[in-house]
Amino acid sequence: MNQGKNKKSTNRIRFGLCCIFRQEPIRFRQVTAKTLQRLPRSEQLSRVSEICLHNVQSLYKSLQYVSDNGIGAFRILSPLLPRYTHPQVAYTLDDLPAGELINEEFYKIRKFRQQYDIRLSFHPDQFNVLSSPRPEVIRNTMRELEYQGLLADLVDAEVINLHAGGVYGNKEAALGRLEKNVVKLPESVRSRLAFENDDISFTPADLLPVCKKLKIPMVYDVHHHRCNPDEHTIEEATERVMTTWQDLGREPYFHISSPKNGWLKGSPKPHADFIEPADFPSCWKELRVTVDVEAKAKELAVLKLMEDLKNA
DNA sequence: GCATGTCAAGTTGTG
DNA sequence: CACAACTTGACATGC
Repeated sequence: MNQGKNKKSTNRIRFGLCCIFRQEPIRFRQVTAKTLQRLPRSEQLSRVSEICLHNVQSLYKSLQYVSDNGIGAFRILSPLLPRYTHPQVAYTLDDLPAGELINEEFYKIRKFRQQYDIRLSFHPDQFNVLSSPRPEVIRNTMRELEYQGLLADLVDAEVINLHAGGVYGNKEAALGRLEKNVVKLPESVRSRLAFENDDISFTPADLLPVCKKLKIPMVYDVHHHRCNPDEHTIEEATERVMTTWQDLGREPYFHISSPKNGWLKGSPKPHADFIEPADFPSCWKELRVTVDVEAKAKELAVLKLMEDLKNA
């Protein structure tokens, strides 16, 4: 690897891979609650145990892959420990036959992450909604986020990134409920929490005041900002979002993606296989930031974008 | 083997 | 009103 003089504009950017691989033979497994519920408890646990062990081994391989390929961040898919919080089949690592092996693998992951300085994040699924007026939604969200906080402790992840949720006809009221619920989160979650602008409801201009007030950094998704714009230009949003991280002594976090069908034909929201280099904001090129690449071709898209920007 | 329907969970906009 | 979209299809079933 050429680490020195020839790398020009993008050598300060840490690129991130999201969740899974397209070509590299690293896979994560799943199991549904319905399947598990048909089994007696002991078989449930041995089934889940096998899958969890497989998944943490795959996570370790993922970190090896990214560090071998000059990728500096990895987003971990939420169901790493499948159905961990499901009311009917929930379990703890101590319940699993391979619990000890799984814990050893987590230890290896933490060490590897620290040694190679890989930034790890989580992006909990869309049903985690801190702004909901429905108590049961908040309860489920709290339970799921607690699990994400545990996972983050186990792998030494830095960021748990959430959207602000629904509007319910009143943005201010929704953000008010969100603020109230943030305070109730356990420290493992609160200390890692970030809010990301989304493509239908909450823009950077909506979230920045809340983030400033709560001292929670903001993840800036420029694709969402283009789909759901506000009064800020990309340059302004970039600048203001950066301060939410820098005020906390942390590295800013951005997302990039390209529209599957281009900007003109149909909805621009679905993600393309690769990133169109023109979609990469030129004002990002000299920054020391993390940019997660949200593209269907996964690791191939990250490597291609890194190459395209180097040659730009 | 391979095609197809299913899977815990929320909210919004489109056709 | 059904369905897609969202950070991500994988798995179970039936032919």
